[in-house]
Amino acid sequence: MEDNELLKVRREKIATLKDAGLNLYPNDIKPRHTTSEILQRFGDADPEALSRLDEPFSIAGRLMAVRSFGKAAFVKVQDRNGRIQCYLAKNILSEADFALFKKMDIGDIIYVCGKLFRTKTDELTLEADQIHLVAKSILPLPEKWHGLTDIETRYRQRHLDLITNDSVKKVFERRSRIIRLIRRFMDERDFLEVETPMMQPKAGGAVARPFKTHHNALDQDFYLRIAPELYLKRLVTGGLERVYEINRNFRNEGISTFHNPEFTMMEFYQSYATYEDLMTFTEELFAYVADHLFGCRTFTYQGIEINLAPPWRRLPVSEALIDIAGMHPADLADHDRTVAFARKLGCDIKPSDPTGKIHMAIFDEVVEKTLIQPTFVTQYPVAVSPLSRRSDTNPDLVDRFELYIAGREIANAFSELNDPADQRERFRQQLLEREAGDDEAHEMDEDYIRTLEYGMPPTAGEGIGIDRLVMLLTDSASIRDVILFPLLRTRQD
RNA sequence: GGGCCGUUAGCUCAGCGGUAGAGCAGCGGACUUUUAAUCCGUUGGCCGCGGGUUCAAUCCCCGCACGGCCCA
Repeated sequence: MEDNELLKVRREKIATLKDAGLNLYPNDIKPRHTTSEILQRFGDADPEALSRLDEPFSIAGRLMAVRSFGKAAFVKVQDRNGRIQCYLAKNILSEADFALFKKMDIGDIIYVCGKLFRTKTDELTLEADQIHLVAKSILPLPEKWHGLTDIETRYRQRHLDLITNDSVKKVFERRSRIIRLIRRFMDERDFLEVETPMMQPKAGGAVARPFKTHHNALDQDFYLRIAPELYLKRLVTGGLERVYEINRNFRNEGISTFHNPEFTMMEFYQSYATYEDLMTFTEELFAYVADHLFGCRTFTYQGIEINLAPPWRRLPVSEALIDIAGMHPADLADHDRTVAFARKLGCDIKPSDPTGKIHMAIFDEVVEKTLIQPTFVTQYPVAVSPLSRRSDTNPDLVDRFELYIAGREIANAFSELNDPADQRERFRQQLLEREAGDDEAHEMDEDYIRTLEYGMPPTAGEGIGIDRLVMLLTDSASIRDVILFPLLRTRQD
C-alpha cells in the first residue's frame, strides 16, 4: 500500500511507541462499565453526589474526538452503546500516561479509569487517573462533523459506517429486536424453529432463478435455495405440525432498493390451519411486534402513516383488477381481451401465457403500488400458484393471499396443496411453461410428490420478507440499509 | 438491460478550458472546563481509468469501471 504523508506519520508514531516498549495490542483489558451504564446511573446525579462516590469507573472504547488545551484535554470515547466525555489532565494522570495520551490518535481504542464529575457546562465526565492504549489504529476515521456519507464506502466498509453513523447501529439493533420478537411470538404459539438445506439438488418452493454451485466430493451440482418451502412441508408430513425457519434465501435476479440477491425470510407452516387463519395470525404477529417496538400500532414509513391495527383490508385479485386497474368484469375470463388490456399497459407478457399469469402482470403494473395500508390480496389464479391448494368454490383460483404494505409485497401465504395427484399435475403445467421459455417456472420434484403420497395434514404456510418488514419498521428507503453487507460488485483496483 | 446523476486530499465538498481550492483530520506552536473548542503556522492530489478534440483538459467529446436513483 502506498503510504501518504498521513500514514507515514502514523507509522512513525507507532514505531516510537513500540520502541518505548508499549504493547499496542494488549489482551488483558477489562472495563468494568459501559458508557450508557454510567450515563443511565449518574446522568442526573448532582456534583456532590458524584464526589461522594468512591467507586472507580472504567470504560473502554474508541477515541472519537479530542479537544486539547496543552496540559489538559476533553475527549469523547465511544463504546458499544454510547459515548462519554473524559477529562485528561496533566496534574491528575501519571507523567507516562499523559505522554501516552499525547501520542494517541483519534480512532485508537483506549481504556480510561477514574472518577465522575460534572463540568461547568454540566456534562457528566469521567476524570481519568489512568489511561491505556487498547488497540492502535493506523488509518484515519472519516471526518467528525459530516461523517461518512459516500454510499458505496458505507456499504463496502460497514465498520466505518457503524463507527461514524449512530443511526446505522440503531437500525441494526432494531432489526435484531424485530427478529427476536418474531421468534418469541412463534415460540409462544408452539412453533418449532428448524433449519433446512441451503444447498438443494433442485431449487424449488418459489418462482425464481437460482444460483448454482458444485460439490466436489460428490461431483454434483447444487442450487442455493430460493425457498425452504418443500423441506418445511416434508417436516410437516413428518409430524412437526408447526415449524418455522428464519434464514437466507438466494435469488439470481436484479438488485434494487427492494431486492438483494440474498435476503432473509421467515417461512412457517401450521397444520390444521387455513390461509384465512393465517391472515388473522399475521395481523396478530405484526401487532405484537409493533406493540413491543413502538408501544402502538401506527408508524411512519417515508412520510406515510401506516396503521397496523386489525382487521386489515381483504381484496380479491379480481376485485382489484376491476376496481383499481379498471378492467371490465366481463373481460376477466376472456384471454384475448386480458392480453389486450395488459398490452395497453405495457406489461411484459406473452399472449401464450396463462390468463391468470397475465392478470398478475396487470396487478403488478397497476394495483401493487396503490396498496399503502396493510392489505391482504386474496384469490390468486392457480396458474401462478403451483404449490397452493385449489379453492373449493372455484378450481381456477387458489386459497392464497399476499400481504401488501406501502405498495410492496411483504408476505405470501396459502393453504398448502397436499393432494399428490394435483401437485404432479401442477408441476406438469410448470414444465410446459418452462418449455415455453419461462426459466423461472417450477421444476418437477418427484421426491416431494412422494412425500405428499405419505399424507400431509391440511396445512397453511406463509413466508414473510424480513428485510422488507425491517425496512418498514425502521423507515428505511433501501433494502441495503437493513442488510449489513449488501451484495456489491467486487472492486478490481 | 435502459435512462439520468455521481466519482477532485484520509473524510465532506467547491472549482468546469489557462500553475488544483476550502473545512475537518494530520503535522509544528500557544492554551488546565471544552462541546464541530479557539488562535498562529504548515504538509498533503495519476481531479476514477483509457482514448480523442485543443497551443493547453479536472473541465469539452467517446469508451470503460464502480456506485446511486428511476424504469424493465
